[in-house]
Amino acid sequence: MTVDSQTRPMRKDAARNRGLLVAAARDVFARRGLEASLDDVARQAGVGVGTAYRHFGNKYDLAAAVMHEVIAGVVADAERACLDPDPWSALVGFLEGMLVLQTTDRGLREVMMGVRDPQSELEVHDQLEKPVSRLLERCREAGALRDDVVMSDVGCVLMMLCQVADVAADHTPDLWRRYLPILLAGLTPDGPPLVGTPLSDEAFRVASASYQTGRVRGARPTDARDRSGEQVAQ
Amino acid sequence: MTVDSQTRPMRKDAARNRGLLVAAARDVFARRGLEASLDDVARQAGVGVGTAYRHFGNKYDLAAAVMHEVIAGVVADAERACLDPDPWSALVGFLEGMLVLQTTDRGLREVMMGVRDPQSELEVHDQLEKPVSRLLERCREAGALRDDVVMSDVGCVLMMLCQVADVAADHTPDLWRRYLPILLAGLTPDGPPLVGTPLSDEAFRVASASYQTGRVRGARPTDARDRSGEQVAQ
Amino acid sequence: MTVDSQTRPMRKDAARNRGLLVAAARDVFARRGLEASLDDVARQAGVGVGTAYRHFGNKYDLAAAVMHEVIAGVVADAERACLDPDPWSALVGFLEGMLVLQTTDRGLREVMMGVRDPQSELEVHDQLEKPVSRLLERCREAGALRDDVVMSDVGCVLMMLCQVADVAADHTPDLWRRYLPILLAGLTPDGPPLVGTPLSDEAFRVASASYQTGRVRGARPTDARDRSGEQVAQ
Amino acid sequence: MTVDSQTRPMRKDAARNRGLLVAAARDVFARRGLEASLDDVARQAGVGVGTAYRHFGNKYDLAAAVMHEVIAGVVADAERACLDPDPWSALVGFLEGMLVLQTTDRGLREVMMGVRDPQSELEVHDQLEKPVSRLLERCREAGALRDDVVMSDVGCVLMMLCQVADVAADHTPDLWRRYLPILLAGLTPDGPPLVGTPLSDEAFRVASASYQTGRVRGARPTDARDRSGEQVAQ
DNA sequence: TATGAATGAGAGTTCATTCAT
DNA sequence: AATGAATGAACTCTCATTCAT
Repeated sequence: MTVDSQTRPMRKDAARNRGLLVAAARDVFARRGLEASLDDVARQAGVGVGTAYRHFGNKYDLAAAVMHEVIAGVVADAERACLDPDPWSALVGFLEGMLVLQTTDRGLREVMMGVRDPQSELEVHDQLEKPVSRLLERCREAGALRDDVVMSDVGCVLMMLCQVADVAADHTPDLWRRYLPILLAGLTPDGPPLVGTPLSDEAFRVASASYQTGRVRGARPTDARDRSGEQVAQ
Repeated sequence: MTVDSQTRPMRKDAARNRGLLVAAARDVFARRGLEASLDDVARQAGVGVGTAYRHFGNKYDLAAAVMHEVIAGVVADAERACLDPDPWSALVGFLEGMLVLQTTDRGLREVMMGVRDPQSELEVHDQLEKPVSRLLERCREAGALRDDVVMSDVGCVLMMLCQVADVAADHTPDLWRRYLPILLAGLTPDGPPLVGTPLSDEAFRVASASYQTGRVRGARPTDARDRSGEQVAQ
Repeated sequence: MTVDSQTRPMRKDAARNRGLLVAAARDVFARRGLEASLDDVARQAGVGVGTAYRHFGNKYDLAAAVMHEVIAGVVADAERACLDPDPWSALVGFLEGMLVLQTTDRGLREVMMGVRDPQSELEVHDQLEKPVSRLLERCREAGALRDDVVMSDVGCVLMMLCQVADVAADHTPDLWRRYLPILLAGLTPDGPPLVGTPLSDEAFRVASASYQTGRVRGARPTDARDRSGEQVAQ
Repeated sequence: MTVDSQTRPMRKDAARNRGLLVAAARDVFARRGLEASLDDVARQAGVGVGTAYRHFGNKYDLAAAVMHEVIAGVVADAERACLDPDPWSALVGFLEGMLVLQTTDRGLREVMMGVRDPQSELEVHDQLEKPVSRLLERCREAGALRDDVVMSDVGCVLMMLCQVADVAADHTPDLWRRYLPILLAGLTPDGPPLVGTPLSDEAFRVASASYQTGRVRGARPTDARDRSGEQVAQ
């Protein structure tokens, strides 16, 4: 109530709450996906739901803010990559970094694979555009990248691998590494052999099966069970 | 659960309703994804919800039944492909056919990209396994496919492209054609150039934006908009 | 689940609504039994259903809360009865009081005659145990009660009369008074000896608990599980 | 279709189905109580639900029919009891027999403890009235029964013990034996006088009838009627 | 400004009862 | 007369979002 209202009232608290919320959301979404309730996020953040709405307007905006945080790091990575003397390996490293990130974060995958809000998408895009296109440009100059490759192609490559990572998350989280070379080769003239073991057919079934759990929401009374402590086994 | 087709031939009207239900489900799920409610499906089919439950037991089983129908066609395609004198173009044609199918069907994409129920998934898998692996075998014999390619690789390729198709569904539904050659090349030694136009940056934003519509479930405003004509105001 | 009364004193409006809810539940359950829907209770309380669920988690918990309120009074009665110089008339008065209460409250009868949730049942039991067993002890000392009478016998007596009250509720609400003397006589030294083993206190809890299973219908997702194994082929 | 339609067409089949239904209902209700669905009963009987409705009109009537069957046996018992040279032990034996019956039959207990349909109740009453009142009369003549004991008192005694049996069903099914002597003692000249008016026979019918209202859940019309006056405008 | 209680529109699912076959 | 498919109201419970405190 009575704060020194001279400077900028509450700013510090507000910023702190915002941070707590984003951090909590990142954790909760990472574990349970975007379907987690905002109540849970707020609880974990130690603030009221109302606060979440004051800061983010709706659930998706919060997810976007999480994205924003991640993007900040990713942009830094991209900028660092620009300094690498070998732009191609820098690009590859950048992609790998993002995929590793996504591998452990279900919510991030969901956001990455389908952002809804144009605004936040723009933001992401704008922020990444400069460093990434510079990276691509440098690759092209180095003769490592074909001329017809555009930025969104890189985005699509990422999405595709992300989809693989998502499906295989629980059983073969690194499966994307099997397909990355192929896609990269598609951006250059070379075609490398497939490495690593593929999902066995059995694993594929199980992966596919367990994957969607909780995503086709409401499909089963699973919901409740699903939520309690994230159970696995049976 | 699903009506037993062995013991008895099923009454004519029941069969008709079942057909109506599957057709409606296919349409509704195609447009709005699996999150559409069974009430909506039943309404569109012109039957009561109870009827849906009599035939399918639960929402997911209905989705599986829809899938089943589609798979029947797909399996037929795969078997036809086996007869093609050129196995490689047969494989490519098969993949293209599936993607065309998925391009227009959001629900199918969702099911394809992550089926939840092991049972139906197995069914799909089992049904597809024989014709597809035969196709792969023939490709290998023809020297068109690398030895380390297994069936699940084909599944992953499909998934990846499906993800692209999903994101671009509303604006550049054929975007997957841009990446199919790359992935195919990854299954052979050759690396072809990228063809077609990529998503423009603008298109990418909008596509990404509209994509998720209704997927981040509970995103009410979206739902409502999506359901236009359903509203009741307040 | 039930609002935590330790950490914080609960907001004023919340407390008010909780009170309204319990009052409404008591009234609705009293008139229509536990099968009345939570929607109806909420409507009568003048709050949304969601509020009911915020406070009670599920229908049965609400019933338990209502019970809790009643029990508080009953426990007070029991304690007051302990102070009566004439323990026997105190016991009789206590029983009469409980029956009068139950005569006008169908829901209470249902809860009394078969509580389903072990937890709340325990609570009731625990709370009543001390004052009532003290009352019995004093009766025994006064030579008014046989030695082989245990607490659960009193509970059974209550239940039996409650059943009579239940059946006669609308037409002869006091019918239980006709049989109370008989049962009381059975507890005095003049009565016939009690044969067989009574319900142990533990058994009493479990019996009461498991008894109701599936009766307060819809109260839990028990339903489905309950039915499994019942299906006769197809 | 083509049966010999000379004698009485279908009569045999109909009777057989009726029998199957009652038997199935008895078994299903015995195990799961009256809340079991008619579909389950019909399935177990091996007939369609429609057939059940043709024969019984509604779920409750079927329960009543089950009762009827039981009553037939009980009446026989009662009549046999009348022949016993020792009327008192005959009465006791009769009560014990009924309780043993109820101990293993949850549905029967539910029906016994609250019959809803006046019509069937009447039937029961009428059938039992003669033999039981004769039995009571003989006991009175033998000086074993007090003068103020009426038939409904015996019914109430039965109900009370039935309630005990119900609660203790899973753990101490014979618990009622503990209280039977007490209640019997209450009917002998040694017991305390019965106070108040018993249920008149008429009242007994009506009480029993209205009691169950809304308990055999799903009895739709009742529900609706019951709810009127609940609405709080909007 | 922060809080968290309140809201209420759904969602999935069940089942007594009706009615076309 | 029998069948069992169809119906749809009712029920419990969830959760994004709003709003009084």
